[in-house]
Amino acid sequence: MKNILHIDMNAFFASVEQRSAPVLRERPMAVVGSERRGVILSPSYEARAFGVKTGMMYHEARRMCPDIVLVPADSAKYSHACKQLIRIWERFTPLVELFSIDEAFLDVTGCESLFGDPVQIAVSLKEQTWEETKLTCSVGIAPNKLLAKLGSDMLKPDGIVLILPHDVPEVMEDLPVKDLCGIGPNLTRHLAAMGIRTCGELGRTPIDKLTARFGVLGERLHEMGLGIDDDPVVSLAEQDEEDARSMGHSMTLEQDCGDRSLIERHLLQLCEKVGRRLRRGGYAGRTVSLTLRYSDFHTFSRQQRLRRSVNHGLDIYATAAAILQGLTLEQPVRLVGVSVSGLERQMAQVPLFEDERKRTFTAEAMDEINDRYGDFTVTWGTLAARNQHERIISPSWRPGGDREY
DNA sequence: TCTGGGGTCCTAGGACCC
DNA sequence: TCTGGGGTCCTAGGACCC
Repeated sequence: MKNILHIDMNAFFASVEQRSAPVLRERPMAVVGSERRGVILSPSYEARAFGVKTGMMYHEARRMCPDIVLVPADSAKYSHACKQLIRIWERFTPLVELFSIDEAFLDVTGCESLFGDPVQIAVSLKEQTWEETKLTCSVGIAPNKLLAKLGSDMLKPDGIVLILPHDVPEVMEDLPVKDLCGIGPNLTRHLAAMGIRTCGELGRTPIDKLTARFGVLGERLHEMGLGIDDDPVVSLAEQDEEDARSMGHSMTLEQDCGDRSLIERHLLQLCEKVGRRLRRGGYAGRTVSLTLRYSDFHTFSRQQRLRRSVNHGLDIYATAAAILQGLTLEQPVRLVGVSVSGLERQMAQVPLFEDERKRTFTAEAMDEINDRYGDFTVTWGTLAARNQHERIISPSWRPGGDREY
């Protein structure tokens, strides 16, 4: 039997902001994505008391809580805080799996002789987290990840919930299926149509019936209903070795836009960001996907598989822009996205041909500068022409090649 | 002041080959 | 004298998570 902890940081982005700015403390506030359009990413507990929730639109939040303070997200701040937390978690076990920037699974099986039973571990972990970061978290303790995650959700904020194996049937019996991680609104609806509302009912439904309706997922659903989950905790070291499947960026435009040249400029900017991340991770990929979202929120994608892998912004852009040119825009565009999949690890090697070599080194030099001074300190001529990135230090800089963009 | 941005996995269907 | 079936690759889209 395993002992798995699920740590869920409470209102993470909001708490980090409150920690760094005393004026925000004990006030209803929320972290938001962009200034103009978007949704609430993380409301503080003071704001939640007014009914403000993640995903809510600004005007809705303002209506519920007129005094709410909206703070733009600062991802560097949150990833720094996340690294700080990882260091604390790793004191208890090397088996730490990062589930998202503010959640982790810890396998503490066999750590009892060093740190006490799982509840004692959760208590010391929470104490050390508070002392060193002034952040609180909820902890679920259970024999597997599914139940640990369920537990951390049951007592927020700042709770500890222990689910013992012999309690599982009772916990699951009346639990709504939607409370399980992996069962979203759609599955909930389909299950309800079959007369299945609780995990107890799900666990008693024959596998055949579930498989007939949901395919391979049926077996997994049956197990979930019973609280069974064999998925192991994958340590950070192992996660690093695992290859990413895709990397992409997207952005909602400040205003819906029907102007192709403007869309292309945003696209180039996104391709540069994707290329930079690919190179930093040592990846290149063979499939380029373009995603568009129209004014009415209809979202679709078109992709193209290439003969060779790419990881340079301009190569990604050449493909994405060609896809865009082949499309008829039926409505103004709300969101533009690009992603590269079919990833493979790149061997570090010096390219054979002079012009290719020049491009690789140029890109590396740009990466270094941008890593040090922030995104788009140095960028391609077309982007600089937009004249909206204040910190561009070399607006006339252009790649060595003779390609026109 | 209509609805963010980053991912993963799965499925269905067409093209193509043997 | 008219059309089976398996396998692979590729694209599009949907469901789910945070």
